Amino acid sequence: MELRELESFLVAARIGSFRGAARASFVSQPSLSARIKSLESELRTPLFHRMGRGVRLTEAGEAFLPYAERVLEFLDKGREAVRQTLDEQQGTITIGSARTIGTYMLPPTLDRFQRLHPQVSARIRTGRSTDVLAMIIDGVVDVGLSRGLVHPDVHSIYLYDEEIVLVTYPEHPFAEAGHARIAEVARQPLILYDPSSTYFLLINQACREAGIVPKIETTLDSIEATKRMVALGLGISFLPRSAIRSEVEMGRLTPIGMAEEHRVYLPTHVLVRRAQHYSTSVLSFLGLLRELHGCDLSRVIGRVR
Amino acid sequence: MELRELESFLVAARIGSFRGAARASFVSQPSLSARIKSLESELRTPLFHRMGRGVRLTEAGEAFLPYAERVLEFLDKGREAVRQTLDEQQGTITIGSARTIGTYMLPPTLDRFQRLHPQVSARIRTGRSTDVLAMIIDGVVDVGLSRGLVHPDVHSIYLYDEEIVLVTYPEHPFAEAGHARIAEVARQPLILYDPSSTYFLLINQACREAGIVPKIETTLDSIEATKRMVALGLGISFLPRSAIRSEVEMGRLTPIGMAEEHRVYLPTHVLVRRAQHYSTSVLSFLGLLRELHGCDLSRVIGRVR
DNA sequence: AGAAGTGATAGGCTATACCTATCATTCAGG
DNA sequence: CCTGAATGATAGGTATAGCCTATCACTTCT
Repeated sequence: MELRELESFLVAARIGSFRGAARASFVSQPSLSARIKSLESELRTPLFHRMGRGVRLTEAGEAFLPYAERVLEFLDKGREAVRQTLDEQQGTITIGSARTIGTYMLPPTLDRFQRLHPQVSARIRTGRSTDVLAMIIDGVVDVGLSRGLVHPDVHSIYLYDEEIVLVTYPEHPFAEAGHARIAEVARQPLILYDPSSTYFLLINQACREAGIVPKIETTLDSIEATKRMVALGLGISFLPRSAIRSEVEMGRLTPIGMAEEHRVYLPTHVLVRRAQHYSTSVLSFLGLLRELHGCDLSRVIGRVR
Repeated sequence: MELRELESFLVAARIGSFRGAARASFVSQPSLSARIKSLESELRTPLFHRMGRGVRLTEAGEAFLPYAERVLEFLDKGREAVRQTLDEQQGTITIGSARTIGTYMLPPTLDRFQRLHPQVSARIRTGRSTDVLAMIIDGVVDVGLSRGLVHPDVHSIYLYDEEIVLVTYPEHPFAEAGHARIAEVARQPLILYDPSSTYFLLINQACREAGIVPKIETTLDSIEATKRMVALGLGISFLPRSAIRSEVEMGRLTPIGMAEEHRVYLPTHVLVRRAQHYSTSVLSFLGLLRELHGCDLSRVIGRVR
């Protein structure tokens, strides 16, 4: 059975003549006759009564008609659904982001992106790095921003390192010295956020490497709350440099230098699900990230406009 | 767009690999690839992500999938509907009949038909001859039994003449003589049924031709009631011979002979809508009528089994 | 009776859909 | 780290399916 045949069947049924239907379909009358004939032989029954002047549906044809109509109708709807999907893809980008990144690095990046591509609307979903990976795999988000994670179906492209700096309140002894040794840190009460995050994991690992056991006083699930507690003098903390900029400028927090070997860096990656084709929005966003951080997209795509 | 392509799209989506889908569809892998490619180029977007190991639906493919499924689903339903129609046609015959015919000639004919074709169920609809014609044209009934009527879309095949006989009660003067002249009839009170029927029309016409004006005492809409009134001596009537057989045998009514030139005959025809193809049930029924009345079916169909 | 309309048929051409063989890539395992 | 087994893409060749033109057979209307 062929779609041409269904189409011709419908036209012929509507017009009531093969010749007329052929004219309307821009094919020759013998071609249209052949299509109907093929349909009839497949259904093993005539669909039209051929009288001298035109044709009329048989009972079988009458029964088949509504189904043929719906077949073509659904085909149209399918085409339309694909078209809509494309339009939507063109105009939307959904970004999954780890919270630290989403709060401090993403806003200015997104601002720049929106200025470059005002027609694209962006949706953000936040979570932990592992959540972001899950979102990518599920296809819930188009691109993810998180710590580096490996998965066979996901491209993970390194963007930059986020420095985790030791932070104190301005009146703290470390602040006056302007630097601290790792052994000293071990004696201070530490306030850290989100014990299940990559950030927490990395700091613990760094301490273990330095041979110290940190004195973790408090853990919270919010960076903002952590900053406030440090500013109030309840302890010191390790925080991403980008997260404390404004507080440092306002003199409410002081970053403390550490020896190079004890510095902790959180690598930031952009994740995309492995695929051949990306929407123009996604490609634009990746292109912007490359501009900003000089990352290597060659594994994902050959060239980005 | 081709149905083959939709089919292959669905199989590939389900199996998750072109090669596997090709195996399952008994085509070569390049053929299946080509079908998908053609579909994609028509929809102007890829439907699958090609990774090294197999394929995965794109967003567009995901959107298209349910529609492709329904297209093939409706195609199947259409095939099934046609099949059902055929089965039904095989097993059913719907007969439209003028009332006189339906009451007196049809029952024995139908009885014989049922004995010959016990698997066929028959449905009867009755009405006046013009109603029967309308039923045929509307396709409500397969065959019609009525007086002869002409219509360009309907075959009308002559079956036999129904004689309309003059009927009296046994004690009537005509009954003793055994015959009557037309002039005498004009003086008797007449009881006729259904003034809008062909029967009524023909009797009036016959009287006019004979130059008499009938004295129509009563008109009814039921043959049975007419017979009873005649039997009670309220008047005489003209009735189809087949309708009075049992009353004549029981001695309650007496048929009166008339001169040949004044006899009235109602021609009985079988009607079928002009078409190329008739269900086997209809053909069988027509065949039976030919057997019983020797009618000429050649205009309808070449040969009937 | 002829003209104008209908669908069916025959013959010839072309595009297309198929197959086999092969290549490029990815992934698993020694 | 390399090799083999899997994947999909490509190239080349062939058969056929679908199309068109020309014509026939038939009905209907003038």
